[in-house]
Amino acid sequence: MKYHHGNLKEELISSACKICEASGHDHMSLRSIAKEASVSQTAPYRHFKTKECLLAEVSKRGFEELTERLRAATNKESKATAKDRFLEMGLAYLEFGLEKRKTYDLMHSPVIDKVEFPELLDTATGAFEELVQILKELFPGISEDSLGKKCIKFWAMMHGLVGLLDMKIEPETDTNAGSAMSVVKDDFRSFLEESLEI
Amino acid sequence: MKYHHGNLKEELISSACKICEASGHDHMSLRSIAKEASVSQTAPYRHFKTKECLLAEVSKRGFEELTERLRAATNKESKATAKDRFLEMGLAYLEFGLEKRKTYDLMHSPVIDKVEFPELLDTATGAFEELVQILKELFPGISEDSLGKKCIKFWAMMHGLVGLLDMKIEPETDTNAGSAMSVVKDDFRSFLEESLEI
DNA sequence: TAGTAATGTTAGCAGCGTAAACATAGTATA
DNA sequence: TATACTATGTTTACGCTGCTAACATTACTA
Repeated sequence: MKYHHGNLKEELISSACKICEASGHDHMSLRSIAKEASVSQTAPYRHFKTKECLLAEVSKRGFEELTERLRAATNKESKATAKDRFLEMGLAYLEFGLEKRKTYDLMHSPVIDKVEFPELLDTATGAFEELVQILKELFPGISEDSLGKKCIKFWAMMHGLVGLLDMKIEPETDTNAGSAMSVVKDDFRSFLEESLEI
Repeated sequence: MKYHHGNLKEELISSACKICEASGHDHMSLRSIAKEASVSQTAPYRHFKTKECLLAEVSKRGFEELTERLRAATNKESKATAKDRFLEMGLAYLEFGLEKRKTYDLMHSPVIDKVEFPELLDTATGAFEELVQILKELFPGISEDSLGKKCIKFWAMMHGLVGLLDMKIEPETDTNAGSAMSVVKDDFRSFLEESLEI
């Protein structure tokens, strides 16, 4: 084995991503990440000033993947209508959040202060941009003010839904019919469609 | 100083709440909580099986306060219309989330598995119940199905908003007018009103 | 080829959650 | 009232953590 690894930084990040999605970010230790990359406990410090810096990178990768998925869902090449592509985007967001739940948690965790990581902030904002674009298409000529509000409304909806769907909190209705939450989960498309009154 | 404290359990919880809101739940150590209560490092173990159990209690207190605030906002004694009381509830939720941001984070953090704490789950669900009630008032005769969906929609909105308002992520619109997020924050009432199309 | 920067290792610190063993106080029972 | 038991505190110690300092090896550059 070579003394110098050659590509340790990248390998540490991908090891971290792996461990994050497997165990959740609060069970990630720098030591376990180093071990995963078959390197000494302190080797990461040659590439990341603190653990938080490495986590920020993992978070950034998460936002990159999310952005990519949203972009793919709203792809203009598609023959689908703007409305359909918008719904696809909502679905893609939800799927990402539920599929990569633990990474999603890290991405929105307060342990990483985005102000300290401008690149991360940019990437996160970039994901938002996909929403902005499709909304502009859906509502041509919309004012900037309304656009901003609509963005926030939809983003909050999606973000909130991911959180709620995975939590056990849900409304208790009188009937004992299947939980409202599972209804939403199973037929998210129609839920989104009617909720957002497009 | 007495050897036996007398009311240590309660004092540990309130110390924990204090430290949580001051430093955030990932900077809370059992040792610092014990110190705050002027007691040895391991004393908490006479009252809480693990650190997580103590955090669960802090979380529960948070949901209790939230429920109380929501209840106060939608108080039927008030002369206000159902719609107004509903808006007040939204505002109260948002205020709680932003005011007690770090406690709010703990309440929604995956570090506490609500399944392991049935009482916590009940309390959290109880907060939801306030929303259910006001929605029933607002939409008399609404079907259970629609009610459930509406609940989720509004709850997700609020939950998502709290998360977004405190994050730095927000949509980038073309103009450089004040950020959409701050508009929402400053005039949340009208935002909620028009967004939810009541 | 020599000097320096980059990147790895080893050793060690203080802080963490937690368990075990022990000490003291409060309570129930004889 | 004396005694046993239980509840609740302390002390000590273990292994894990993030991180620093000192040192070793390799790669680059003049």
